[in-house]
Amino acid sequence: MSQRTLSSRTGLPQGHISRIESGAVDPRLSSATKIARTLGFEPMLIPRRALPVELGILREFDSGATERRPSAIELLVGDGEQDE
Amino acid sequence: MSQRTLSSRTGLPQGHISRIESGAVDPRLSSATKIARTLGFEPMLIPRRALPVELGILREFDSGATERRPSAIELLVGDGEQDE
DNA sequence: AATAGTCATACGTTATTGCATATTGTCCGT
DNA sequence: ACGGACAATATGCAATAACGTATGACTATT
Repeated sequence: MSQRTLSSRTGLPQGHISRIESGAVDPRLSSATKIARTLGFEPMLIPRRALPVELGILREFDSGATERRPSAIELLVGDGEQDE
Repeated sequence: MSQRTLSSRTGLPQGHISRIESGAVDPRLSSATKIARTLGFEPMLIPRRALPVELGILREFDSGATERRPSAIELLVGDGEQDE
């Protein structure tokens, strides 16, 4: 996605997005959140204890990014084949 | 945890933490991250598609906070407790 | 009452933010 | 291949807000 369309969808000026992407600034939490949500991500705080399970889930999700959505059980058990 | 101990552990001044807690400021991403990590949370960007599964996981984790750590499969299949 | 511990606020500094503009990059037609 | 037009990204500068330091208010404990 171009910086300009990202700009119009977030409301943040394009120049600012440029500086954020290049790492030239430490953006405010609200700016980072707007960008993340626009790009299809939800910022969350994960309890450290939940991190191992968490990483497993996410790994499954981006490996099968373009495929059909796997069921919850598939995500952890893995090898099973089932559709919806 | 007191604002002072949180201050010494994050490196952020206590007064600033006060302002953040009261919502008087929109903190920078680095400040928010420091505080989250110090409190035992890891900030993550969750793909929107993964959100339903995600919320299920987290619900299990804070309901069973003081108990033993449940296995990954228990988290989803568990005691048959899953709806929305 | 004095002390120690807590959180809140005022003020100066420094950084992000917003706006305008410049620079770079890409795709065409000639 | 060259130049023009248009899209995309980067930069300069002023304004605004977060940040850092110091200090004050409030409560509880001795």
